[in-house]
Amino acid sequence: MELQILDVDYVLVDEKPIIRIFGKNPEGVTVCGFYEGFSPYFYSNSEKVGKVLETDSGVVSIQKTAMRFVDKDEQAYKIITKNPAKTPEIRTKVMSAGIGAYEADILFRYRFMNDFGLGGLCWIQTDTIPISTNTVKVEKTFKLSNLKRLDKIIDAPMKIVAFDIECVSETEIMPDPKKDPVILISFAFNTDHQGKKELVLSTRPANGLKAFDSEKEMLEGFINIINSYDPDIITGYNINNFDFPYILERMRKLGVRSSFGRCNTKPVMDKKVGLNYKITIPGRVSVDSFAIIKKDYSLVRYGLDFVGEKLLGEKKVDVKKSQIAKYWKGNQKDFDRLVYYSKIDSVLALNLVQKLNLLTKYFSLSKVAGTLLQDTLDGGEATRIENFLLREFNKDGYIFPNKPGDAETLSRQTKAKIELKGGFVLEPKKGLHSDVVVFDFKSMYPSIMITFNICPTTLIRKREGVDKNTVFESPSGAWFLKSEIKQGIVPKIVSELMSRRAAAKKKQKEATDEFLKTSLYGEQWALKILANAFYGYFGYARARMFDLDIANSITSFGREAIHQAQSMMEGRGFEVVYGDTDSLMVKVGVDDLEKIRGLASNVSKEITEKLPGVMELQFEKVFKRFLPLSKKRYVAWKFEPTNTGWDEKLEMKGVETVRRDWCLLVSETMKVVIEVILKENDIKKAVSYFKGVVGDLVKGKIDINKLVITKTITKKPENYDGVQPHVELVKKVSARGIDVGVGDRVGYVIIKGMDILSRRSEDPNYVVEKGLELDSNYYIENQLLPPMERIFTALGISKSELLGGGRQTGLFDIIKNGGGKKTLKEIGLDSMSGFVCKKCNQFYERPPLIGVCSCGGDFLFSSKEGYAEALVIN
DNA sequence: TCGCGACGGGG
DNA sequence: GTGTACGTCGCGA
Repeated sequence: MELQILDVDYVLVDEKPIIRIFGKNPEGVTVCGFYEGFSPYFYSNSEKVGKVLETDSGVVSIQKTAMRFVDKDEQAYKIITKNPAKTPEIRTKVMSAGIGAYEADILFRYRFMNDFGLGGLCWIQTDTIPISTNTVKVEKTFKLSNLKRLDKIIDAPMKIVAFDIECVSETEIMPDPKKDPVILISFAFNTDHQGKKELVLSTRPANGLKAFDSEKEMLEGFINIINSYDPDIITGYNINNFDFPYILERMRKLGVRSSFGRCNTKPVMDKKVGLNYKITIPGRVSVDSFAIIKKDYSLVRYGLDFVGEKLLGEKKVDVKKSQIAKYWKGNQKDFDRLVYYSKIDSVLALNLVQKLNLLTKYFSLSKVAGTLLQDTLDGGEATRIENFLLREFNKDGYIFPNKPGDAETLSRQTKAKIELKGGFVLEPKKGLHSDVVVFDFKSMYPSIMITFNICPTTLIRKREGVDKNTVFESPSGAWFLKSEIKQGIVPKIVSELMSRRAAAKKKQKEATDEFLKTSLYGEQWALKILANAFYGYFGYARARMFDLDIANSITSFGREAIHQAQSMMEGRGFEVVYGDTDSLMVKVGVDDLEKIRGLASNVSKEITEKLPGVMELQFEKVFKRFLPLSKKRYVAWKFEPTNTGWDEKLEMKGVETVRRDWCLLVSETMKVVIEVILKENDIKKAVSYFKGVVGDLVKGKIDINKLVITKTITKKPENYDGVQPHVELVKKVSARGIDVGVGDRVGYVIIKGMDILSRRSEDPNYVVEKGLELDSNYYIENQLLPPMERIFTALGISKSELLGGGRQTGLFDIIKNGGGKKTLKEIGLDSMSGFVCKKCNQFYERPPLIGVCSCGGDFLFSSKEGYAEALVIN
């Protein structure tokens, strides 16, 4: 039989662990296979381990093995134990005897998968003997033997359900599962369930929903529906940190067993880890679409209403969170609205997963790294790297160290902060540049690891007796054995990942089947992500293989390479205007895109030839216009070469154009200004556009909707410590009879007045109604200017010049020596002349309209004839 | 500039 | 369950 692995765990039968594999067959039928006879084990470095564990009844056997340690050439002792859950006790015993324990914290299911060459979502072929059991809610159950990994790419069909709960609290704050009941549960199915795509449960009857007499019965109903639909994946929006913990707490309170996993003996569990909950559903996978979207999309806000509209174009009905209690207790129409609202939430959560293919990435990552889908979703990059590395190190006869404890992690963190040096960043050359060619090192850090054979197994820890000719010395001073002496495992893995990626990319190009194409795209993407993550892994304090010598060697080789490339560029007479870690921005003195393409490809080839190993410099793109703001921050008009021509786009690095605490006017103005500068190459126009906006603001000609700043009320107004505009507004409007509850979003504008800023927030509608005047100065100084100033400063335009009024220059009058009023021309000023601040010597071609320097100083008038007192009047 | 505490999402 | 798992922003020093 063939099956794709969805989840793996184990159960104890007669004190022996039996591995369970929950999976799908090619038709999408759920299967559960049992594997007996696999025992937990770990390693030790000392023969004393035999003595220490002599009388331990949990130990099956201790044998000397051929397995070696990464940092010392000694053979390891393998301790086979009976019970995975009791192995930590044995580990502690070993460690407190002062000897080492290795791989003593590998989860049993991962120990099994690694030893059998299996992983999350991989396909396997296995011999089966049907068995009957009432321990799992799976129709087809087998004993497994002869497990073999298959090279299948297409996934089995998966069943997905999204759910959403509603509950109300007595008070105005967030409901508390300790006392507040669940009132409504909605579902959305990806395949019909009993002829329906959606379903709503409630303890209040209504048309089109399933009503229950009590909350307890409704929760049992929830469990029944999940079990009868039998989804592989349960999703929802923020379910990991709200719906699941809430509903599980209610079940505990009401004495309902949370058995909606595929196992009858193991309930669904939630465990608080730090601030977040981790949900375990035996045999199924919990997918929180909110968590994925937060990770994979860069948005201003992540509320379901905003996300649904932005990413799906699907609007959510507007039900104020604080009004839910009213709808719940209200008339039938009110209640219907609540039911509809809840249903849409489930549908949206499901649509996000399906229409945005949120899972594709994580499926690929699971398959490449071997982590189970649930762990790929919940865990970080290090989890995946580590699982992948464990297998590869074991294959080559190496043993992995344990994870560091808290104390060790902390000391590593502080050490890394001080000692770990990153990539080299060139000081950008000021100004607006045209026709800049961007070169970069292809997979720089992976290439370095391969080229210089960088690996924990090749790092020389004792130099005595090592011939320097047999090693690569990194610029940071570490030694690594050359690959002809000993091939490192990490470089081998990384190079395999890279060639597998090349192969997947090639297959993807040739593939005609859409499913296959998508899968292959995901595969090559995951391979790239994994290969690129190795560097970070060695500098990550919680990593089993944390090693600053390795991390620093990688970055130091990187800095050396970028310097080499820079001087080779300069040696060709090109000007390097900027560079960061693995990229160089270069002016080659050519402005035709096609000519650049030819020239840049040649240059990168020539330079690559002179680079060591597999290091490769490639021509990446052209910046028709490039404006660096500072290190790591720039805006550019990018042209990317394609097979047929060029892809044109604006590129912004480290520059925010949207921020949640900015009003719409800021992002709009920024977009226009940046576009005028980059595409039209017209700085004057950009300045006058900006001045125009400022002028309109002063004159009150800007649409008030563009000036609204929105924030969420997170607690009751009286519970806030400081003074915040949106909270002050809530206090104001509630006095006018408008109530705003916790969780509601509040939009406000800042009006003119004497009070402190935070108390000058006002309801936009009220402002319009009463004809109040907005504080244009606030919008200029606190909203528009901070981001805009950064851009204009990069162009050599100062704040005072920017604020030089909305009028054209040349209209001002000047009174010389307090004498008669004269215009510029009458005084005989030519273009070489200007104004100098008496205090700070700042030079101005044209004085700002405020009449004094930005430092507050008065002006001297400078011309060929000399200096004169200048009084600037507007 | 750095370091620490407060949100975020959900009802 | 052989489990340790944020990330960003704003504020005050």
